[in-house]
Amino acid sequence: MSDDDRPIVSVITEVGALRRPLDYRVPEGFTGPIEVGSRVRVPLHGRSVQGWIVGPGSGETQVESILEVSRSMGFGPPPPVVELCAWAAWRWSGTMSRFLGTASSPTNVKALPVRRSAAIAVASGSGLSKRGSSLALESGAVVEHLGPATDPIDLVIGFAAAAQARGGSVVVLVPGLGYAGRLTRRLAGRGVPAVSLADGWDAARAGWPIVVGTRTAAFAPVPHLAGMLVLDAEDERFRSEAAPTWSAVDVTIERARRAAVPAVLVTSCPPPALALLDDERSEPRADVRGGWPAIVVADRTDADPRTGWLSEELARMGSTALEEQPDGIAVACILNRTGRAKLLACRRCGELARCDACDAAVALGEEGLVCPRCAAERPTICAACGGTAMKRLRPGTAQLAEELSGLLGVPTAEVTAATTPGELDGVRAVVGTEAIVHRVRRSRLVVFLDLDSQLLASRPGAELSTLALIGRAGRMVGGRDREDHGAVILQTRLVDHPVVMAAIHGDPAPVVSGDLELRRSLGLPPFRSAAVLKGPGASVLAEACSSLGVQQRSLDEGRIALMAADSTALADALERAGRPKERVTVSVDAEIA
DNA sequence: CGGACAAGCTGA
DNA sequence: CAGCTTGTCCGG
Repeated sequence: MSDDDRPIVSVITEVGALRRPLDYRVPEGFTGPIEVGSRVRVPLHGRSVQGWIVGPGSGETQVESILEVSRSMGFGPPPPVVELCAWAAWRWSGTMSRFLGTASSPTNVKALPVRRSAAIAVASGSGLSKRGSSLALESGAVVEHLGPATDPIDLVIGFAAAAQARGGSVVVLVPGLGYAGRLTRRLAGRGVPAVSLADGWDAARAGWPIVVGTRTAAFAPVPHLAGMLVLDAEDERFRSEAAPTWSAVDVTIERARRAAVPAVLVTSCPPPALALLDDERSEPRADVRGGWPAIVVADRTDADPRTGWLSEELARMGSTALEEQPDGIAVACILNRTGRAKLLACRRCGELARCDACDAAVALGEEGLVCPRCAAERPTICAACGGTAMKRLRPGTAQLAEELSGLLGVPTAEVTAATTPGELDGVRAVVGTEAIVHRVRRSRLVVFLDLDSQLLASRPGAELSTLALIGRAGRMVGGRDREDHGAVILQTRLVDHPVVMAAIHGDPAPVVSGDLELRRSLGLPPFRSAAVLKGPGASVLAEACSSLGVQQRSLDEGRIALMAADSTALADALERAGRPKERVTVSVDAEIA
């Protein structure tokens, strides 16, 4: 066989700035998969870089200048997922290589395991399981309402069994890695052949019947898709915070549409894009209401500010909660502190870190402590004891933990994102930010100490996300339909606020439609589509998009907002405009506040 | 992205 | 003008 007869493939490299694919020849004696999606190592500019085969060679390259693929890097995403990556790169103005990386195994997969047989026995014929199987009948995306504290496992099993009976794999998305692991184990315990994408990429690629994962599972490498299910679809973790700011919910909807299979988006509190998709505007179902927590409103209208954050209701119900739950965290208090400066204190002696020059509280910079007032820098060393480790304090919460400990007479701790489980041993009550709902699994009483600061945040969607958070707190205490449920206290001056009423009624619909109407009247997403440009090349790109019919508006810090009629118009304009020479970060669908 | 190469800068 | 820094180009 002559050189010219050997196949030429088109390869997208991991080199992000190089957006176009390059042609390479597959050498004689090459071993490993050479399908669309297969991972290879190729020479580029004297280097060896990773890449993905995306199709046959373009034929544009001179045969004599073509280079050879150096070796196989194993299996990559299957062809339909490669196409999905191309769509996502267009939709969020990112690079194909970023999405192919997201869709690939972190390790080199040289061989695939034997696919497990599929039959799923549905032991229980519960209502949720029947509902799940009926949702698997029609293709296309639907929003399924479920109370936040309702256990979705029967819904998952019912859906998976019915969808999977038609052949192919079912993909289940959950917001967090811990949740994915627990759900996979629970399904396995019920005899359902489920694998977690985090440690079973190869099994998923081989076509395992049920694949459970976090947002990357939207690109799960199953070769044949039978259906997709997203749990807690309102959760913000389904969106990538770094550009490209893709949404796993949107990818799921598109993927299911392409495969003509059902996509079920399960939520207790539909975000605007899903509310728009949702045609079900009927009365709330009783079983959905029952999955919301029991609410107690602590009216703070006449509260003496000097008594602090601890209401009578908290004192009374806190004591009861401690009796009812004899171990673990029985009382969890949430105090939102966003937007306030963080304080640093020495981890050894507790001395507050201050500026040498002006005495202001300093922040942690890249190379040590930086004064926000006078910009003076010094190394991270405690002025009092010479200690080199600092801990973050949230003003008020440390003190609040002490007050709460005094009130309830039990060990109390502050919970932050950095709190390790070991630090909570023996602790009976906690104070912290909303991170608590992700850190604490069960408790009897959850208290929103200052609901109003969250409700009155000017950010669009603040009310809706507060209501969703109350729902998540309900998961900790149990829904009101359970005999052993606990309660959620809302400390507020706004006792008639729609969010408070929605929580009391276990019906988010008025808040959801209110948010949607506000967005409609202001021309905000999802009625229009927006992107935020940042970096030195922002204005050049914005001008290029302007001439393609996209509106632009200046924001603070040199950022520019782009607005278009819909996401297609925005993505098309960004694609046609190309990228300027100078660096620019494009965040599609970002909130422009 | 990162290597190659060119243009610009510095000091003797 | 060698030796080094900084900038721009381009990949099969």
